[in-house]
Amino acid sequence: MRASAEDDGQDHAAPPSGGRTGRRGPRPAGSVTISGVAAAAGVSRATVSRVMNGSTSVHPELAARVRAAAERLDYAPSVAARRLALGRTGTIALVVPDLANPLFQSVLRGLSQAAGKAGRQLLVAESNEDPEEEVVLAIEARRNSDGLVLASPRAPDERLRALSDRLAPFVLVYRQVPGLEAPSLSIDNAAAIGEIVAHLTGSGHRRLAYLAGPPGSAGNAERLAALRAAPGLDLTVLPCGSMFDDGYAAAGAVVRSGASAVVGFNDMVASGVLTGLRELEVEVPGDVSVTGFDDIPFARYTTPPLTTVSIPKSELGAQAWERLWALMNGESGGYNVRFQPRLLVRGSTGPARS
Amino acid sequence: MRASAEDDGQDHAAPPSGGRTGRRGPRPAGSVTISGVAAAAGVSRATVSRVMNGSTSVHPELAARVRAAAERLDYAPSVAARRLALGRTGTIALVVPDLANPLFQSVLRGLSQAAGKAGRQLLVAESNEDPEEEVVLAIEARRNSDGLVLASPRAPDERLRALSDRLAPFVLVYRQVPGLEAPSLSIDNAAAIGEIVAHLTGSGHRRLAYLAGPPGSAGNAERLAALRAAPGLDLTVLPCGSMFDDGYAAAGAVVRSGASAVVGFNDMVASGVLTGLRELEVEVPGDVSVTGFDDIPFARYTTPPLTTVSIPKSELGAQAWERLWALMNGESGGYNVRFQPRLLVRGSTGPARS
DNA sequence: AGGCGGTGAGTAACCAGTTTCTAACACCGC
DNA sequence: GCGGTGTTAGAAACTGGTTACTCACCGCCT
Repeated sequence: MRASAEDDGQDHAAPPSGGRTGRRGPRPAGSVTISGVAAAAGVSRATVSRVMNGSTSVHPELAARVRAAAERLDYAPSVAARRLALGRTGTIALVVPDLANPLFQSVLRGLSQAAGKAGRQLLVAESNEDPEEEVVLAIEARRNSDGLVLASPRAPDERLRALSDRLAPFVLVYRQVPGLEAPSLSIDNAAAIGEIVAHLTGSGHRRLAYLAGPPGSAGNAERLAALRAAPGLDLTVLPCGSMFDDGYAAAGAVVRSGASAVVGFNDMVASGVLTGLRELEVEVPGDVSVTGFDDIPFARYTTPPLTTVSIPKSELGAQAWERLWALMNGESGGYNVRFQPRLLVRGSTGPARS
Repeated sequence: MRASAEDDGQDHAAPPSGGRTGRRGPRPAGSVTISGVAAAAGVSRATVSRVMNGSTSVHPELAARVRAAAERLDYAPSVAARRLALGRTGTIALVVPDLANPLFQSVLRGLSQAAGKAGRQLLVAESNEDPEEEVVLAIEARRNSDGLVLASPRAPDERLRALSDRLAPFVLVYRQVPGLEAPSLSIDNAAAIGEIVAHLTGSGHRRLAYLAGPPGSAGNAERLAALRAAPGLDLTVLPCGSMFDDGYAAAGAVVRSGASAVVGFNDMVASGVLTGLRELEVEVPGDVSVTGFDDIPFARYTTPPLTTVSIPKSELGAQAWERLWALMNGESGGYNVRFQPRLLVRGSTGPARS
């Protein structure tokens, strides 16, 4: 599959060669410490520290001398030492179930931008959809940072409540847990489904098929509940998943269900089913209408372009930062915010046949 | 756009309320330190440290007592203190130009998986395509980690060479810099273009249009050079970009160029142009053939499915970890590896008309 | 002239671990 | 009974910063 041309150095199991820069303790090479600068400038370590942190109570001339010395020696303060002394890391953490999911990618982006702008580093961890792992990772990530943004659609409410003080300050996204004091940013799934259903029934659709998301997903549960609650619908629920291939594989089941409209758990399964249906020579939206969820960038480039609900994904990341920042400053950070999705009618839905 | 229902607590500019847990220095709440455990177990800090790190030279019974005390007090060693004492962070960093790009997302994923498996944290930074920013971020990220994976398609060779010792150990991805001792993982763009051209000319295409990627991108330059080097081609280069919309917008220019086949810089512009062409009622592949690059997950779900070259994207992340790990252990890490892409012929290419 | 307030810089005590060095003790052979 | 050896565990010295406290010095006011 891949030919590695010039590659060579492969796994010298253990290279006990003596060339390891003198194995004596933790030495980040010959980097200068604050003491070095202090000595070079002929002042105390305290003064160097003050200068480096822009304290005003240092004589300008002395400050200049210190800065010159620091410059000359190419001094950069040890991050580790600062962390220890200050008790903060300058880092925030994001834990998500799956980095392949465009939803979480958007949050990652929004957060990365916002945190970057504020000069904070971002730690990212991925749990592979394992709720237990998620919680463990969250704790671990939190210990390496000053605050946490947690997307954990699967972990039980109870568990999150129990761990909440170990995780604080933190913000929950795509999820809301009753009785948790952490702010949460979530999507109003019921409202979104309401809009989709209104749109479809308005075009005469009664028999709907729902391509269900992963079992255990909080978002899926809410969407399903909202569909079930909608009156006058003949609903078939088809187990599906969250990826392209899941949707693609469900095309046959959709046809067999006899539904005139398909509500996809998300845009990916909707795109998948679009392709699957075309291969079965089912016309969209002529024979069957299809809707998605999320409005991923790709949704407008499917054939036909996907009718879906748009959620402010990267806004979520930016907002998460906002809240977290407030929390880290001892402010309130607000409580629960539900974002209202917006229906985007594109080419994949049309009037019901007959 | 979004109505925040239950939100309230908004920007109390400064909350000098007295409830801040006693403002006296860096206090991570009332967490126990190693001294607390030592006292509780009636041993010295050194012994607790030894037990926590699994040193064998502690009497089993004593070790058990220490562990019990640690357990009871819910002790977790301070990450910051360990970092300082050990001189390593347990973290690796990834710097990419753009987290919205599927290519970098895949690397992120592969790296995240591999690093996670090895119990390492992952720091992520994004430069927004600004080469100078990229370099600064890389240095900053590196100072907070033990090693770096750098995707920097734009930064000048010279600059990277100059900074190389400040960044080491590090691995370069999607990029190769002559005279740099860091291992690099890159794509054999020339070979990939070769396969695409062979496929297209084999179907009778002579007049090609290339949808060029962002100017300054190393990958784009290589692909363009390879196209120019191919004999017997009538090539039109159309400035385009790297996103869906760029491709979509280029559809008109493609038609005007009179080309019978379009080579897209990547799958996104190819998908975009696919949609654009359909709207102009140009048949693909009947009138025009289209090829992409990268094989993003979406490529098989376009209409028609996109002919493209597949590159082992997440393999790149995993490999990057492998190399970096070797480097961090003082081993060689290998030199340059060029991955050979594989042509995937799908529905978007066909015989040239006439 | 003496007392006083304010300022700038140094001393030393932190932060919370790890690790070297050393002392105490048990066990062994002579 | 004594010296040699090996194992444990503690004391103390690190890691590299920050900062509370202290003190010397200066000008000002009475």
